[in-house]
Amino acid sequence: MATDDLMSKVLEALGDAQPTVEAIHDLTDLAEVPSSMTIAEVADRLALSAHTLRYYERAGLVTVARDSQGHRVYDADAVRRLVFLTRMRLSGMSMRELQHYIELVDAGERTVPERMAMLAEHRDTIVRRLRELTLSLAAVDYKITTYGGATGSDVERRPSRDAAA
Amino acid sequence: MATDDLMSKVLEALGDAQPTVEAIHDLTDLAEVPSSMTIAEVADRLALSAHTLRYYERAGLVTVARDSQGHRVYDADAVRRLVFLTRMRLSGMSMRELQHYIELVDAGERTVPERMAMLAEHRDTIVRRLRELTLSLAAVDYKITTYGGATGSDVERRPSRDAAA
DNA sequence: ATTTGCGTTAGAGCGCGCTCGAAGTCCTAG
DNA sequence: CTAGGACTTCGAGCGCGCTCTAACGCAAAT
Repeated sequence: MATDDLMSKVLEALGDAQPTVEAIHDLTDLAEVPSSMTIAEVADRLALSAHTLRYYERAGLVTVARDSQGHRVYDADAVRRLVFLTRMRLSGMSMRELQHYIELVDAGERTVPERMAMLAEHRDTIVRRLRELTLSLAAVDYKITTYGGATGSDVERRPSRDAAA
Repeated sequence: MATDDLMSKVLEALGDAQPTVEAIHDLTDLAEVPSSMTIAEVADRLALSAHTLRYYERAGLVTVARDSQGHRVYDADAVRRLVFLTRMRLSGMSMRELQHYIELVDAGERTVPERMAMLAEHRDTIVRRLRELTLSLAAVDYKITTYGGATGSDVERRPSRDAAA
């Protein structure tokens, strides 16, 4: 995924600090967004390719104005929306869902409840995924610490030749 | 992913307990594995499709014997390996990496160091992913709690009509 | 005897999310 | 005047991980 790098960047910036609401706020919204940017600048800032930005636009996720030469001009709103989109993609929301979400946004205030519902559901998805990963981490740790040890690995526990993984 | 369901199952079984090494151990390895199973039984047990099991076999991830009728017979080792594979897939290891890992396993004991290195690297990947998701969770929570509030959402903070996501 | 059901194979197809290529336009620097 | 470079559009292509189809085999149940 092209969006993978963004988070690495963000996490680097964060250091070992706990990711708090404030941190998020600082890292995305409060970072001053120039009032207009070229596609290259946006691509650079969000750590995704110009190709991907055009793709998102084609997918209807964001609308971008053109200058006199037909080149894209990203305004602050567009950039902020892209920050949001990138974050949602990265946390596992599908293009399809995002398209739906954006349709809701474009449909106006009255869709706020449905948007909230989507966010809440996505939140659940993230939490579930966190639990899965935590479990997998424990499993991998277990395998690492016991590999070749007296009791065998969790996958091959019998006296153990190389029968299993 | 076909493997997604397995973890749901496991997590359900876990309830709210912290996923510990012991829990993992109980849930996978110690659960008694019949000495032989049909493809349907294995599929059911691992919550993936028979199609996927055949696919994994074709991919060289596991070797499965046949009975007199040419039907697959999964022995305990095969099942344990599949448990391992499923867990790795679920935590984000690619088919390609798993193929390499299995090659190493089949190459014998002397590849243990390289296997350990792979596991350690994968461990890092999981940890990174956990941090990403934790950050995303905070962002989504922030957006949920501030949606439409006095200060605007993190994506549209100005007095806010529906300009941004 | 035939239907039902579970399995087999080889290979095609699919959904996703990009990613890239071709061909063209426009501006700037040398 | 020309070359380079950044951009444009449109559409094709790709890597991944399945997922499914077709045609078939075998065996127990009706």
